[in-house]
Amino acid sequence: MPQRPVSIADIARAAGVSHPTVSRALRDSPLISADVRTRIQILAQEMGYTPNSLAQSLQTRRSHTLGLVVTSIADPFFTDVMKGVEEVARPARFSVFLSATYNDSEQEVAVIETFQRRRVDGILVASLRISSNSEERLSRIKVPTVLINNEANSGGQVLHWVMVDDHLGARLATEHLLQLGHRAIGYLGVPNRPRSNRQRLEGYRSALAAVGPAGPAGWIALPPPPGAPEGEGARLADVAVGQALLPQLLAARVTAIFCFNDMVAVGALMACRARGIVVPRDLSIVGFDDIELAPYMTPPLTTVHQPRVQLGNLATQMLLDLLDGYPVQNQILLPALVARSSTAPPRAEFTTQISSEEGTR
Amino acid sequence: MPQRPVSIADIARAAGVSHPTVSRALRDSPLISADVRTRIQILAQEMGYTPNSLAQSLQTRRSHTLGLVVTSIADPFFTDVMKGVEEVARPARFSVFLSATYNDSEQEVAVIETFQRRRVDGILVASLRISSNSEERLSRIKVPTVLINNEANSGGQVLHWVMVDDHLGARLATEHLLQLGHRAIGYLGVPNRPRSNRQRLEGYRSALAAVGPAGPAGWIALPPPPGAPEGEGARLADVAVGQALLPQLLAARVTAIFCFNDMVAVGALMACRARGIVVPRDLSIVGFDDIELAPYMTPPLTTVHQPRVQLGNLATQMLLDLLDGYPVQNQILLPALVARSSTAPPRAEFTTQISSEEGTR
DNA sequence: CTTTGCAATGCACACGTGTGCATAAGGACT
DNA sequence: AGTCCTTATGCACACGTGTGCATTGCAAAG
Repeated sequence: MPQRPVSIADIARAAGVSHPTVSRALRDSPLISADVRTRIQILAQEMGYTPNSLAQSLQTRRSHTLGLVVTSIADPFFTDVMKGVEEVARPARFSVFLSATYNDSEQEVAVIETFQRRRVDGILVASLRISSNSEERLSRIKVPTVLINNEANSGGQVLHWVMVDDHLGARLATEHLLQLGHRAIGYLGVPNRPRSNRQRLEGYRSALAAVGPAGPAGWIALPPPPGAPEGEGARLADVAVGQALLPQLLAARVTAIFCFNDMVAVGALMACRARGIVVPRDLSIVGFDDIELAPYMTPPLTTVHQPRVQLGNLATQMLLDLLDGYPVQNQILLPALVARSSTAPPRAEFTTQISSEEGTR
Repeated sequence: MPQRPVSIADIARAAGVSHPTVSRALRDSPLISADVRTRIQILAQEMGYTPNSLAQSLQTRRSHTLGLVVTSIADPFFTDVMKGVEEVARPARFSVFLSATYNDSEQEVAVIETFQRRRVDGILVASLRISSNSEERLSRIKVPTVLINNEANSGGQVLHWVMVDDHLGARLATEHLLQLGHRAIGYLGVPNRPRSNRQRLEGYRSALAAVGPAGPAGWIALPPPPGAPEGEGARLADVAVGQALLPQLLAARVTAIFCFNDMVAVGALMACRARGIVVPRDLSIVGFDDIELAPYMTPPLTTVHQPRVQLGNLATQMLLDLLDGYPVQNQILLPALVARSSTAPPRAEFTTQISSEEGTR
């Protein structure tokens, strides 16, 4: 009853030839005479033939398939990356399997195993953190892999990566604040993305170090690391982190804050509004990511733009190059500061206050 | 050199049995004696065997694969749907192919054909509009398909759907404004999503009709339909639409506006701020979608929540049921109003003005 | 007219897995 | 001891496609 789709064997029967002839004719092989070739192609068209890629892949050992691992599907950061991946994969006639891990290392290995079963030609990993367990696994299965915003500790031949320069981004943000005249600049970080948080914190520190001695410890606000993998509500939690930690920085008398990302910045903005603090008059705030709605916040958010789509483009292109046997180089993309209206020079009273403070040290 | 992965034949050789025995042993067939079974399973483990799903699918004619078509990958609406899809597909051990069409009907048929080649077991279509061309194609290839927020015109046996009740959502929004005392309520629509725009417009109209005669034509602002498929910048364009059309509604002296979606509402908010109009004191604004950042806008946006993730869940569950041969029913999900701070009773002066206006007619 | 060469096609096998059926071995029963 | 049944395994084939090699037919060259 569920009539099987037509195969090349069916076409062969109808055309009175053997199935290899059909196979070759459809692939435009010069071995087949021109008239037979076109006759078969027309016949295939008429019979509604659709090649079975499963069988093709089995034979050719090429599935023309990519596996994409992301931490969370709903997160705008990853969706932009996904978009970048699809943009490149599609024209190259590659299909892509999508899977999320939600920062659960068990799911991580499960996803990798699934991709391995499906015989994907390559794997893209856009995961916040990647367990050493699955990194080891990845390098063992010998499937070309490109990590996105995640450097490989091992497996140099198999694991490649492309990432955005977090350190530079943080420096740009901090230098922007310095240039506006701020000297008491706080950092508002997150607990659950250790790598990028560390990089951004270091970038912030190095920018500050260029103009003077280190500030008090109170200028750096970090929530305690969580226990279980939370994954899911991470982004929402980011807003809460910003809201929760703002008072701490205010108490340290900073005049500007560099936030780990835009969602944290949004949380900080909310907390400011709740306390009647006017941004940027009383306090300057810089985010990171340049989310779609950043221009539409109140005030429009100054932030560091990450080339997310480009990240996906590049990673996928690297992967395709690897599959074609070309040598590839790991890449670092440059972020850019986007100055909007959440930053301004510090208020006069604050400035004097700070400079006097500085004088006492 | 690129050593082939181990197959059941390899295991069979190592164990001194035939490959069907290995196949059965790994599938826990009762035909195989317990000791041989465990011996083979252990051996498979040791040899690092990973089944080849391509070969399995070829044989069983089940790829355990779903195809997901979306209009745009970066759009938060679709990403939430995608998340819902993945949530259900994964535990059922289905992998999902992701593809975007960007509202291009050529890409649409290309995507469908790719899925057909890959022998996906089912297809999910979350597309803004779906060309009758590809709808016909979908119903012809007999692959179980579920449309998301898109009703099928044809192919009753093959095409099923699940959607959110746009009409109801619009009515809820409009009734909320009516209840606050507004009578001059505008609608701010979009040109490029004909179906949902029409539904929401009708819902808005029916709510108004329940309390009096139709308002002036000026209360309804619709940009002219675009020419080419734009897809890509649609969301950004939504903000621009809101900004561009607000003056028109202000000129019509409305005291409240129901916007097609939250991005349009954001545009309207921006335009208000630019003109010194204070929301909700001078004007109430309601959106649609309840995007993640809606609570963090200034003011926090009153909007209609769409159960996007649930939409994906449900559609996928329907598809899996179809694959298992169960009968399924098309579903309509209910939206819900989320009252925040962008709506309030109209200002006294406005109210009197309107009632006098009403009196003159 | 035979030989050589080339063009076009078919044969056989491979890819890795699943399954109906035959077969072999062994035990229980008459 | 022979028959029958059960249990465990192997054989053969199927899924749909691609490809090396042999084969066929035909024309050109000797």
